[in-house]
Amino acid sequence: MPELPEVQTVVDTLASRIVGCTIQSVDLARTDILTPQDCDLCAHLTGRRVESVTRRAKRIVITLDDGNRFYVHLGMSGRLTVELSDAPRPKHTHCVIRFESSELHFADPRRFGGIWWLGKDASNEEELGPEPLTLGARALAARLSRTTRAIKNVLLDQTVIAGLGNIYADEALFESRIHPLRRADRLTNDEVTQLNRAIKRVLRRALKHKGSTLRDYRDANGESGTFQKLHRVYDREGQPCWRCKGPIKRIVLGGRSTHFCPRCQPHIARRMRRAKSKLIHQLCW
DNA sequence: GTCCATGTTCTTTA
DNA sequence: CTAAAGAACATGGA
Repeated sequence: MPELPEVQTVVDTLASRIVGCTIQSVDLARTDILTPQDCDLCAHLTGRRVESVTRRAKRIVITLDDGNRFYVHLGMSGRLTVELSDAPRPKHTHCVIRFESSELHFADPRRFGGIWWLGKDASNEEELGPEPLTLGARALAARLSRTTRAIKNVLLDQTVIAGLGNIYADEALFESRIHPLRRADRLTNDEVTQLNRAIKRVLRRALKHKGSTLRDYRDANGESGTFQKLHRVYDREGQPCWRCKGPIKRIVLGGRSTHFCPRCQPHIARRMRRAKSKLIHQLCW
């Protein structure tokens, strides 16, 4: 569920409430959400103070006062919320970190998320691509030029650009008027520049509205985001396009729903190929 | 019962 | 090697 804007909103709301707090105890209700499995999280955390809460891609990175770090990934349905001491623990609350006068709850029904212990290891992110908000158009162009895959699939590839998910990939392509099936290496320099701007614009707008809540997403205070009301294409199949009023189309790409406006995001090469084969068909028959 | 879902990773197939 | 497609993970809502 959570993409960059949602994760950043959790980080912001979390940091203001737990930085400086000392961990009293840790309850790990199920160990299968922890990587590596054999790590003694309780021993590592108890007595430590939270130094900082930051974001890298879709990961929430927590640094302790002894320099050790771990990160939480929310997967599809994860929540990281700050609750009062001894608050009830709803179903699927897998880990509770207790502070002096509050506690941090990690809940995740689908369990695609989890907690990863990093220790003092500086790496563990060499497989992640650059951050979209600070990525330059030239750097993006260089990365896109190395693959023939459809641009929508490439935007979801965290090793190419890290932090976008299904919602914001669709929204950024609409914003830059690029068809999701266009080959990444065939975008013009101008199109990549537009796409790069669109990505930043969409992410900033979503951040301003504290992310999109489709179902499970909440920030650390339990508040929903509101950006879902401003989606231009995502989950709007058949509804009128914001720009041209034509119907939004939905296709499946890489097993994921992809939403776009066929009129505002034309696929020129594809259209020409179609016209050509139609012409050949007419001439031959 | 069916299908679908904001993510990631692995396997199979071409 | 590249890539697409499918399945897997687990749960709940429509």
